[in-house]
Amino acid sequence: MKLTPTVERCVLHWGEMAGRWGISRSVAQIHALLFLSPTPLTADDIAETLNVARSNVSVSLKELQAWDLVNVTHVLGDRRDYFQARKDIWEVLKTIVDGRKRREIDPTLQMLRETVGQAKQDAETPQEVKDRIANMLEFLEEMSNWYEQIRDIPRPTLLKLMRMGARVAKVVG
Amino acid sequence: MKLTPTVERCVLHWGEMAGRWGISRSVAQIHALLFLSPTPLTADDIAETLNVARSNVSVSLKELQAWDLVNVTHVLGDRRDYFQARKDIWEVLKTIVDGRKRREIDPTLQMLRETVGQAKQDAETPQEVKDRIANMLEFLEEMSNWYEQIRDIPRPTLLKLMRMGARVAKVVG
DNA sequence: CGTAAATTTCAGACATTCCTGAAATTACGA
DNA sequence: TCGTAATTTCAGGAATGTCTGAAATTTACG
Repeated sequence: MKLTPTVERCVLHWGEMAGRWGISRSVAQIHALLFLSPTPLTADDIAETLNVARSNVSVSLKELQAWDLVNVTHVLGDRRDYFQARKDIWEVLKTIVDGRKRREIDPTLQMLRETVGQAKQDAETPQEVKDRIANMLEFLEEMSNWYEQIRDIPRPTLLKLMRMGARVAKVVG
Repeated sequence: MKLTPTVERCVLHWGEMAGRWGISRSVAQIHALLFLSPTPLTADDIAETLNVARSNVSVSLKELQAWDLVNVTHVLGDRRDYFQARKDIWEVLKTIVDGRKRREIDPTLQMLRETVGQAKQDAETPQEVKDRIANMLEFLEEMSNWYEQIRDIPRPTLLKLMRMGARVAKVVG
């Protein structure tokens, strides 16, 4: 399967950004390909189109499925799995941010809570330092709670809010 | 220099999270140490405390300075550089998010703009695919603009907005 | 200047992550 | 149940990223 220049460009760019996004090149390219593809693709289609090992495609697809960014469909009379990516970009964003929060923020929140608890029995550490840790915990909790709330606001409302931009500030004076 | 258990725990945790945050362990540990330290530290202090090579500290500090998370101060009658981290957690967050946006989002925005422009001369690519790309560009522009606006709202206002949580939604019906 | 402390550079050791290809496993139809 | 297509597992090679220690450079002061 040959890609059109436009699609090829996107796939290659996704691949280049993969490092910065903290995922592997293959996963990024496969996701780009599936996201843009008008129809579901088999693993072989993907391996051939992107010139990567078939086994690599298998592992990468598992990862994308674990992220809930890709799911499997089937075609009548064909045993092979067909893969398609979620096309709704809001859902994709939410999925990615949820994942990052879970892996990058939540463990630190957890650790800070424990640390603040234990710090009370720690006479060695200056109060100033304890305060800074407690302050950081409070801040992260606040951000975390905020995200949990706004992530469930219905999409049209969220869009309106976003388009208001800085003017929402007037609401609270 | 010996760390108190509380501080040691934070430093080690920062180091462990480094991978997930897309930075090196050394950079993360040094930042944690400086962020919690009540006083500025010399590069030698840091190397000794964390048991890492002096040269590693030098490179890591350069990186933290490039991120604008750490700056240099001096002590009268001492030639050595003393390093301190920004202590204001809002500023730290803004700095980090700005950096991530610049490195992870802006290049893609740029690429999508170019691609959408070029796609007009591309008869091969189905309209549906072009639309999806244009749609993605629009979405990212919207998010990007939104961030640029709210990042400059004064902190107390932002805090109030955050504490309103989902109730802001009522404002726009 | 000269020199000694402080800092930086950098080659290569080490560690980690990613990818491949062969082999094993699973799923399906005859 | 057998044979074949489809998929997955996994050992090891390739590529990348990180850290060290020695050497080079810069800086401050006599």
